[in-house]
Amino acid sequence: MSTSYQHQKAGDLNFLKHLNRSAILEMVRRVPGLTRADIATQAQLTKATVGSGVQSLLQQGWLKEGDLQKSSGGRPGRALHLNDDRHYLLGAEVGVHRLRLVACAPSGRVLASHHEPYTPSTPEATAALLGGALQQLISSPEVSNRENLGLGVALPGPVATGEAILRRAPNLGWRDVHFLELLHPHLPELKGVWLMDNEAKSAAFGELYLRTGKTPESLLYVSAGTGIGSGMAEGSHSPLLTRGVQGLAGEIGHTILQPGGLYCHCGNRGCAETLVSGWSIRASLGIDEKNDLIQALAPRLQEPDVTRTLRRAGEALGMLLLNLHHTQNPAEIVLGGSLTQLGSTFLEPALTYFETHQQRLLGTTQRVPLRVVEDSTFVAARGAAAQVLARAIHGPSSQTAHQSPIP
Amino acid sequence: MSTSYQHQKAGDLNFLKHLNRSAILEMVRRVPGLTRADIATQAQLTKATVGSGVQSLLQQGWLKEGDLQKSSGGRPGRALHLNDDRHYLLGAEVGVHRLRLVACAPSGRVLASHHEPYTPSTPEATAALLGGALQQLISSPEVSNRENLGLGVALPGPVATGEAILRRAPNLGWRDVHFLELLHPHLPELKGVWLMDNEAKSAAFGELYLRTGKTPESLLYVSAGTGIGSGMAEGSHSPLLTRGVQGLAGEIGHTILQPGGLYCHCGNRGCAETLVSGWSIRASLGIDEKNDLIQALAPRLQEPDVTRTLRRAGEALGMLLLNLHHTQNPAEIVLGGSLTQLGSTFLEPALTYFETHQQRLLGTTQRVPLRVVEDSTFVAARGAAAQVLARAIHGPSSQTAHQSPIP
DNA sequence: CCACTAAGTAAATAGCTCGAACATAGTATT
DNA sequence: AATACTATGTTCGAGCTATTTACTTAGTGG
Repeated sequence: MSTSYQHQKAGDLNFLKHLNRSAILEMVRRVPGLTRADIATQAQLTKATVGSGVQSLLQQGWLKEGDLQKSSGGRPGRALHLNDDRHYLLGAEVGVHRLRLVACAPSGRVLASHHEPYTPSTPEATAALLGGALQQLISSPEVSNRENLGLGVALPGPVATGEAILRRAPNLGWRDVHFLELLHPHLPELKGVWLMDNEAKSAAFGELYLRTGKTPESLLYVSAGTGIGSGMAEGSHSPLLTRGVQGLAGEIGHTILQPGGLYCHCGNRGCAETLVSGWSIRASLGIDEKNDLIQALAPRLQEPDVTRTLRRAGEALGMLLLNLHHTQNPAEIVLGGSLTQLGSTFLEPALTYFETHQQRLLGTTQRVPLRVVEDSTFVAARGAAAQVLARAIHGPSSQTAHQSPIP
Repeated sequence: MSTSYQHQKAGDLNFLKHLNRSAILEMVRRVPGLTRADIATQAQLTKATVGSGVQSLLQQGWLKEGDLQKSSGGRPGRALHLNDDRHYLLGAEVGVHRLRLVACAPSGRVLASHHEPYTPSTPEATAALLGGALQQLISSPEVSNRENLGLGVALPGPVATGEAILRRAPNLGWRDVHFLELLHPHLPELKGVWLMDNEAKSAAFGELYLRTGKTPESLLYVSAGTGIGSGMAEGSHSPLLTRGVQGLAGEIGHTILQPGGLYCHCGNRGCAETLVSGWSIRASLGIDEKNDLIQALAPRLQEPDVTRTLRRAGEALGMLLLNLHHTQNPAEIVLGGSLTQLGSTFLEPALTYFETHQQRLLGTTQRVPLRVVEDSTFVAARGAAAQVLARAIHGPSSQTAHQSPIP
């Protein structure tokens, strides 16, 4: 369904203005302290155009002026910065075991956050719960005097491009859920951009978009938790996410790593998730759903069967990372999710496998940097907030995320 | 290297004009017979803007007017068509065993083609050979009275984004080759767009871009030949190709399918290419490099060891397709390359595996269509020509492919 | 104190799209 | 056959945006 007509973007004259305004805003956001002259040379615009663009962004409260830079022989330019005090963004993640909420400044700085245990229930009940928690977050003093730009929700399952529907979340037991529509009644006065996306994709977006300075041209986020998923964000201006028609892109948990291996809940055999995932580790070590996996394993990390299981899972993750490197070839890989807290018993085999097998194809050229997020609690929620920001800056024309058709 | 500055596209006023012109041209190319009114409604432009845009495209010889359409109650609109007689595009592929050349009309129709056996030699000698063959093709009567728009070359190895360098072609024995620079002296008078890209990516681009009517939102091309590679093209206007930083995206031949399996020439074990590729089939059946694989196997298709080898290879391909489905989730998959000529002994296991395992994740919703190209001889070369066309239409601003900085 | 250089601003100019009125080509109606 | 009707395509002036050019401003170095 959705758009059978192909959206051919042809430009209104106003569109050009917005394009230039948002380009200026992006540049300052990415490189704080740029001057008007810097922008003019980099964006190939004239000083006059940049001047008027900056002026309107200053008036709207998106930018603010800073100090004079030191002169390079002539009049020194005035530094421009993102105005980080005027707006805020809401991001939320419905995880399999926790609800996580953040309110962010445009820079990505977390103003207020909250997380609480969660046991999967119906979409309706979850919406009510999340709605209440968000209401509380909104009323906190850190954000109450700011203007809200919208809300992004990250969910543990595929969300197809152009639709605000969670197709399937096996670990929640959900199917074809219009989550934003369920959530809206609980936050009736919240205006702005409303969007939802897959958890790993939101995280990937945020990790790339909220970085300042030199940014990699693409970034792959691998989320290793109860299930295992990934998201790839590409491009500097407003990164594009690869979603796939059904939103299945990045469902690496169900790629086959071991032909003829164990049966997966998806029905196939030897899926990556049967080797590396929260549920497969629980299954092979006999840890109940009710107990927290990390806490349950923490005192047992020296036991031989635990070590062996974690090492095997780690190696499988390393293989998975290598395969991703050869199919997506991101400029940077970020590894997050609750399993990263298992520590080196699990991570070391993964990293070692990846490092040693990675560069055999191209020789000893540059390596793909791999970063492990130490605390990934709010990464996805913050990423969803970042998607809201990108939407707010670039307007609904950008195909960055999926807005809900809220009436 | 290349661009350390992030190319922030901010719009010149002229840019807007070109944007609208090329959007109009794309729409007519995709849906032949559109009227000005159709364009106006679909592109959200006014009749006046479309009118002037069409007029200038008519004058430049890109479009031509057709018949009046039947009236729907009022004045009938005049059909517009791509002018297929004025321009032509050159595409070439350096394969491991053949050189393939085409000259295409803007519609993708092949005007003239040529292929000849090739034995890998130095880049310089290959450039000379290809240059000569192209010269001959250009002088053929079908194209000699048309205007050339440029040349695209498809190569069997990774080409990184933004660089016109073939990083590595294991099956040719090449490394870090600036092929366009080598080719240029042999075609000094050939102006227009010069670009090069990976063979599977060119093919993917062409298969998506040259289609008319309703087009899938993304397309994955899997090229199974001496090696095995893939390319993913996305988007309707001018499709984007996923390349990855080092151009390794789609190097699925070196994803690990069988941990601890056979050693691959890349140094790792159990790569997909050890299970399904021209060279692995040759190795396991003892067929010499000098003989054509397809011809050598044709009379032996009933032999048990051949059947078993091909069935195993087919199943591995099916697994690979499934993994691609779960990492890239394209709207359509096209399977090409010389191995498709091995027929059902090889293809059936692949298709069956893919069909039966595909839809376990989302239930019985829509299936991803998989098409096998019967004759894929010129698919990559034609795809490279398509990349040239896209470049010519959208201008160098589009990040569609990699132009060489020819002086 | 004065040239010099580069950043930012102001006013005039050029160019594109838009809106509204108008001409055009068929069809349905009388 | 003449006329009303409807939707397509065109023309022309208005509005808006980016550019050009000239000018002001803020530091540096002699």
